[in-house]
Amino acid sequence: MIHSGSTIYDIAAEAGVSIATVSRVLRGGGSVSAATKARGEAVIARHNYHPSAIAQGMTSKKTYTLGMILPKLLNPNYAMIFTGANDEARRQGHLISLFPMRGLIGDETEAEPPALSLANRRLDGLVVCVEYLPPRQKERLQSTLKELRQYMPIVLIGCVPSYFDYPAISYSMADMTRKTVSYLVGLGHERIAMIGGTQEDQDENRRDVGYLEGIREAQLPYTASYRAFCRGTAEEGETALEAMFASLLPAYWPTAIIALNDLVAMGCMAAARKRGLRLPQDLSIIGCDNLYCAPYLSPALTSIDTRQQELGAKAVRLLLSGEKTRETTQWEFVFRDSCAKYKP
Amino acid sequence: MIHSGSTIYDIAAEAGVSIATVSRVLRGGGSVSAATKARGEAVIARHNYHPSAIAQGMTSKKTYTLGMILPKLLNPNYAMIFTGANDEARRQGHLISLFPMRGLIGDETEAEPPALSLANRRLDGLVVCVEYLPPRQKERLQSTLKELRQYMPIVLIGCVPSYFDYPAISYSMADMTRKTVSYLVGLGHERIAMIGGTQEDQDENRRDVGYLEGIREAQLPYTASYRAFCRGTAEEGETALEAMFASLLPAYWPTAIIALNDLVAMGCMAAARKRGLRLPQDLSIIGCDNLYCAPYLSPALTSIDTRQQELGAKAVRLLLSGEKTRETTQWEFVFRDSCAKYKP
DNA sequence: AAGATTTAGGAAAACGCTTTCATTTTTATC
DNA sequence: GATAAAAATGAAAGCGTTTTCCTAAATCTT
Repeated sequence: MIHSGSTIYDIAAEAGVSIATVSRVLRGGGSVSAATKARGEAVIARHNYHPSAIAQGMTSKKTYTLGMILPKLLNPNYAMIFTGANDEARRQGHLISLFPMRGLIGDETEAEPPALSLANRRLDGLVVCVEYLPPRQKERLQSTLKELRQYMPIVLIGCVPSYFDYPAISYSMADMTRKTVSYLVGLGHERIAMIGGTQEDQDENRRDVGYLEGIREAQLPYTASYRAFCRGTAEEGETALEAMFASLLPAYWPTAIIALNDLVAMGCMAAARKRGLRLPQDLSIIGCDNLYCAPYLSPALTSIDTRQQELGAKAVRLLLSGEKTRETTQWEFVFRDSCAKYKP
Repeated sequence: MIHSGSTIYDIAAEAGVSIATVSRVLRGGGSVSAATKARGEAVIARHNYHPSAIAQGMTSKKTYTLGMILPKLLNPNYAMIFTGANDEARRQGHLISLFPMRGLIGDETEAEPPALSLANRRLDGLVVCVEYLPPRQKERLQSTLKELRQYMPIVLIGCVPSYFDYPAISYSMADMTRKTVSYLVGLGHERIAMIGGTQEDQDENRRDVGYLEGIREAQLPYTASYRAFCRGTAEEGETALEAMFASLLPAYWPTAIIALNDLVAMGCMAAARKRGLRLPQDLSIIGCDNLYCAPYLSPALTSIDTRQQELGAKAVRLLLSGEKTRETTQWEFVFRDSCAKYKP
């Protein structure tokens, strides 16, 4: 076996041709006689030669590498997005590199965002998920993106606020939540609580906007105690619902919970059980994201399939197509056992 | 704002120095007068100039990019490994790119492994997780790795068979399973089933090796019906246990299950419930990996914490250190409610 | 103040490819 | 068989850095 450091010069020398010809053999362009081509290919195979993508990048100005920035991979939901994006990227001959949001805009506690190590990577594009960010972090993200967009095209995904002026694949969170309220109202619920994301955002496409619309449409009295906020982990969901229980007389406890996501819904289940509530008779819970574990909880969790894998794939397609459109994705309810008719 | 395509020549021209000096300012090497340095830095800042990592790679022969190959990201377990690896890599100034195993060695159904798109990337290293592979796939992986190792250092992680001759961070699956059997025996169980990974592997560090040792130590009769194999999803776990129930008279049903991982354990829970078994009174189940959802299942799942995040970080450290050692990681039981004393 | 050091900074090569342009060889045309 | 057109190939420039080598300027010796 010949050592791996072969360059195009080694191949050219051994095949008795110029490097230009080797390059032509490699990429199939130009015109090469059948004999030369065969000889070149033989030498390439013998050396097990792979042209350096980074040298190729020097001339082509392409790296065939995309970046993806997600809040946190530990929510399996994001793993789905990444999987979808990764498959599509590879189908189109690209690598995709994952970065945590934290690495890009730093922690909430940090005074300064971290040094940007992305601008120098000359990525062919960047997919950024803008969810779960408190306002201050969103501002940081905005200025960071503004800088990065000079270097590479950017596509945003998730529940994208309208004031982000980028091509995007978004879902209509407000609409989704409004319809969720209707669904629960249809089951007879009148005390419907929501545990949503950060509240101070100015955009219209928020969970709580849809929630309020739904409550108003159903002509239910609006109670601020039925809205809680958290950042999307099971622990936080548990804490949030515990706090809600603690702050209300049992007669006023909600009979249905709309959870930010399935993790939060899991936390809510735990909190409800601690209070001795029967699920779903005493409390209906609906999650969001339809995690793989949702059907295995007891009761099996009713959720919303936001088609995250498809979302990831779409984002990559949009990015590589170069179009500047903003698209809204579909979603659908996945009915299981955690939501029941309310019987007073 | 000056456009983003600035090169070192633009900076040099505007600062009235040579590109060599700009380079020195950038990397802090050589000697540059304070005045020149200040001037250079000002121009760099004004242009918002970031040297191209790929051009740097041309000379330095380093890409500061690592690759990581995992079976499937959808098991949150692997998301943990990636997170740990990613954090450590960034701490050491590297990017890390994730690839699915499928992209490397193809599907079981494919006749040929896919074209290798990694060799030409000149990564600084590669972390490969070798779990959940049927024998034929393992062979493929071996030859693929043999080729790749000419280009970059490789570290293996997971339950690494001893016939893989690479630096590795491994856990001792056999030992773990043997102790799991002991634990269940200690609870009074005598019919202990195991749902493990692929069976035809020759290595000694396998779940079923440990399982058999444990059974033998406890002087329990060995029954082949108590061993099932699957590839690690909840659905497969459910199917496997259903099949086991179907093949045995109820009096011989196992009273305890050792599941390959928490997903499989979830599937087993579902299968048990379908048969009307009470958990954990009628059937104890222990998982592995301690997924975030384990405490939220009912009963809360007893599992094994294999410290995956740490595993990922360790792998990166080993890779970047250049050492060739093979290390074994720690693990520990996480006792919850899914395993109970057996009362006949 | 003259020589010896040290410091500062420029010129140019090198990294491994792609691509354009020019030249040579082959093939087609009459 | 001479000429035109097409095909095959090589030379060289260029991509954006780093780094070595060298010269010029500044500083230190005595």
